[in-house]
Amino acid sequence: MSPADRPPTRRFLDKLASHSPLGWDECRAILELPGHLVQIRANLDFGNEGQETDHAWLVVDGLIGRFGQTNDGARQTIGVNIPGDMAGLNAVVAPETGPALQSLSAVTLMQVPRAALSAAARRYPAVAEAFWRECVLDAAILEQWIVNVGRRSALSRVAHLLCELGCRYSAAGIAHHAEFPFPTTQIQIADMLGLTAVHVNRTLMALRTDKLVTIQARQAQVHDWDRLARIGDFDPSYLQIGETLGEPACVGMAS
Amino acid sequence: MSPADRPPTRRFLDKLASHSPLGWDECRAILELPGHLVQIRANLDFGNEGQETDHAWLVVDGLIGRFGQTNDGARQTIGVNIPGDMAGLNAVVAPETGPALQSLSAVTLMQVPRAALSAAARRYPAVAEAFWRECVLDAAILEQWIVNVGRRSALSRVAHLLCELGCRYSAAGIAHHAEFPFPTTQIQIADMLGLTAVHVNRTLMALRTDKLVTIQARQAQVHDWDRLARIGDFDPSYLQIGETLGEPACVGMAS
DNA sequence: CGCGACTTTGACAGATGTCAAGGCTTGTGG
DNA sequence: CCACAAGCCTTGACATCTGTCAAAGTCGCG
Repeated sequence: MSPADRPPTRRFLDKLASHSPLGWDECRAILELPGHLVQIRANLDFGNEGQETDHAWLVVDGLIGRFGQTNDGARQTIGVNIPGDMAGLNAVVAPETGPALQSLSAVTLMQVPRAALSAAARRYPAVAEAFWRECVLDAAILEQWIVNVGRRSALSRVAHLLCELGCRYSAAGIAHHAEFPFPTTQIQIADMLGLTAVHVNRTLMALRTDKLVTIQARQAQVHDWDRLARIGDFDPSYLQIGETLGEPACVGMAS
Repeated sequence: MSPADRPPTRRFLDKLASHSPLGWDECRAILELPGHLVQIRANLDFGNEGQETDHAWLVVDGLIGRFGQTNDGARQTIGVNIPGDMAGLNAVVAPETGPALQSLSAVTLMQVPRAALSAAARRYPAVAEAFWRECVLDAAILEQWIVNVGRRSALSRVAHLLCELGCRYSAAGIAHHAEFPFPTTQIQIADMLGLTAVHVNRTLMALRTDKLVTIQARQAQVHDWDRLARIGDFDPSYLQIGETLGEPACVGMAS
């Protein structure tokens, strides 16, 4: 299975197919979504906030964050996208809504024209529904993010974030949830959780001392998932993974 | 214009039509959405979280909140719905996603069967797109909510919340943004902002002392909007109101 | 008129932020 | 391959915001 056999859109298709019924033609339409690849180094802002956006960003490799800012410059990360996620899919129906984006690691992205996504949705109602559902599932993550930032202690917040990422990587088939990519700066973690980098450092250290999690070489290693989940007050049901939908039409589709 | 001339669905239609192009038939389909009215007294939980939901909740009168909870019982309100909002619209494509709801004042709601919304969306692609867009616009509010809870001081949070509600009431044609319904307990405000009731009390008092806002008789009176917006770091663009779309097909539609 | 819920207030506690400095990693260029 | 620089992590002392607990006042509803 060389890269040539797995177009960048493949992971995105798999994700859609995991929650939405798609026929052969619909799968094809998604697989053949056009767009050109871009590489961006770590810790760079892109995807100009506020402006009309004419494309969405499919994460091919690496990790990006969506964020908002207060007028005094404080940054709040609003969510995170792993490979297979299409950041800015919502802009298909609301172009003014294009998010502010930030590379958290070095990433490679595919810029998918809004027009192409829009055309696919218009042509195949099942694709439109899959996109809509994808947006709704993202919103469910946003909701839990609010709970996390609004009502949990620093320790709990960090634990919850790690659990969420572990589950999402595992659902995407990228890594096991006991050890997954975490190429993230403590400053960036602070921005995700509404904390300070200094305090994140202390919290991470407590987690390490307790033999719960080690972060090393851009990977998170979870040594005691159950306890971490308890500390993070983590209930994965909001991620809606593991809903069985039968064999999707796209399994084993070439190219 | 007696109540008989304005079905409960009217406000919802107006909202959709303000951001999505809808023809005569589509408007009709929305206006004639079925559902029965329920009245709920203030401060009651309903819309059982987690379970499969088979209907959405159209707010006809009053104010409701959607919330999440941590396992130690702390509540975090995730967003708020005013008349014309359809809480749980997202459940049309993700039934497992039904939100936990709470009446913030005495409310009257219309329970709209998921099947009816689904049927309308399936029949008219423009309706599906309008629903999708509505969900995306809600998500934009969620994102700002995260920024508010994650990165602003208590004073700023309260100010931002008031500005958001003022703008939303005004956009819905329900009230002027200088004086609008705010039938909300300080405990409930605390749950919205990730604060404590005691601290909300002190903050509200500071706002009153500064002659910025008075809350009285379940109404918020904003005495100095500009200064409030500055304190709340409020930029209304995320609400996407005032986008002109031309004269919608539904103006003056009877029934 | 009285009860219950909500608001207001004060004293105090605790979690998290701020500031500052030093050590470590990592990537880059010679 | 080494040396340097920049950014990142770690740590300590201290400040501050917000939370906690408790009690009294007020309002609205039955």
